[in-house]
Amino acid sequence: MPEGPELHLASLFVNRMCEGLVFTGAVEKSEVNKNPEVPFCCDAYIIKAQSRGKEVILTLTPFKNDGDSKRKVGKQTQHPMDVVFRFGMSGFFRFTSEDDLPKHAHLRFYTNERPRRVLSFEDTRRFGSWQANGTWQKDRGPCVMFEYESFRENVLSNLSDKAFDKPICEALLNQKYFNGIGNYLRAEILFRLQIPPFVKARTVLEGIELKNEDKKEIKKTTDTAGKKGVKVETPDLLSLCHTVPLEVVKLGENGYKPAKAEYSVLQAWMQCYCVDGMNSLSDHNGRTIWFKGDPGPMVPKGAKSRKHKWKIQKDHDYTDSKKAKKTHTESIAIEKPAKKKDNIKVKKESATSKAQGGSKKQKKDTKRVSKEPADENTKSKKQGKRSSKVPPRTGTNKIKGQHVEEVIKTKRNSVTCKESATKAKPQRRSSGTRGGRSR
DNA sequence: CGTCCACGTCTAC
DNA sequence: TAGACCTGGACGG
Repeated sequence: MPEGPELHLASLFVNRMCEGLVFTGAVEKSEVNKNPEVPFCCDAYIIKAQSRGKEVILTLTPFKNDGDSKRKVGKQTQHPMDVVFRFGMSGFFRFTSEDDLPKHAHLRFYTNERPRRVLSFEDTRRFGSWQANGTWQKDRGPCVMFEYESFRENVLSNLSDKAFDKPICEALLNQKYFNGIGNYLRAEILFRLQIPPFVKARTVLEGIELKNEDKKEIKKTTDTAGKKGVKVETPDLLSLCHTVPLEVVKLGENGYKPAKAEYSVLQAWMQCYCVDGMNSLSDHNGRTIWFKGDPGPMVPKGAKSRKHKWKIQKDHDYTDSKKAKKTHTESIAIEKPAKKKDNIKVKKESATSKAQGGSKKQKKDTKRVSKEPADENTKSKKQGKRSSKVPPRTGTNKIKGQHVEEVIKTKRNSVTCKESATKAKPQRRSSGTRGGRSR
């Protein structure tokens, strides 16, 4: 899910779902997650989101509750707090009822409603991260979608950077220059221009620079003449780094409003990535690049073709509890019926390079030495949280049946600001250590 | 069952 | 330039 467009759609989603809602209490983190606590606690606050490239910032703003609540200022966070998110491979936001809290909801924001609802950051693989009081990550370039001019400038004025010594398909994943581009977008973008993925990046981009000047010339001279015929100029690589992601944003905007199956919509949109009939190779970082035709000169030795059907994790109907269920999947799944079947990858591979067996890359990622799933199993049964109201949750978890465990695990203590709404207890600075938690 | 694969960073030898 | 970090779906035996 998460490349630039998805991050932006996530911010739209948050803004739409949270509009007019008031949140309250502390921000809760699941115990298994190793990201830092978010030390924010407030009787009433609102949430706004924005995105830039492959990051999202949630701004938590205390809400004027005038009248009462004036006194419990002491430790309350009175200033807005920004929390930056990076989504890793599987992060996204979801808004549900408290009872439907999804497994892997690792950071949670609660509304002040009767049956509470929850905005959660869900992240199955936990490669995602967040940082309280964070800012856009230094070293990430301008957003390819919403800071187009500076994005262009940043690339074209730094072509001497060794980052551009690499094949174009690898340079495109460098977030210092292409903030928002990910593995499927690089494939789709290169495919549109039929640029071989393993051509040196600088070579491709220098061409653009020149071409750009040409364009200006052309425009200048022909503008007065026939504005019509001239427009046909093919877009360059950098402009596609802008427009292609925006196409996906558009898909999503239409897609999930009516809780559509944004799942197959994206698949149907793909022209190259994971598409049957396309070629694929692993790049120097072990990532699969999909392309058509000539791979170009800088192919890694022993690169292997891959095949895989992109099976997105369910369809995030995002919105709310159950609603879109599945029903829709069928209707749309039909569109591109058996689109991906068997792939006939790079023929040359099979015969020759296979034999040379130098595949050092073989695998990545998989190191697993049957390390116990250190996840949920921290059987810290004790619990110790007699705090009166422990909403009936786990029991009602009917997700699928098998995974009921990993789910909920809160970590209440973190920010000492619990029952604020109820009693305004001047908090107990118990045992010195971390009691204070001001801010 | 086990292996391979996945929309991304990070750090460490 | 390898791993490490994770869970889980697809597919093979």
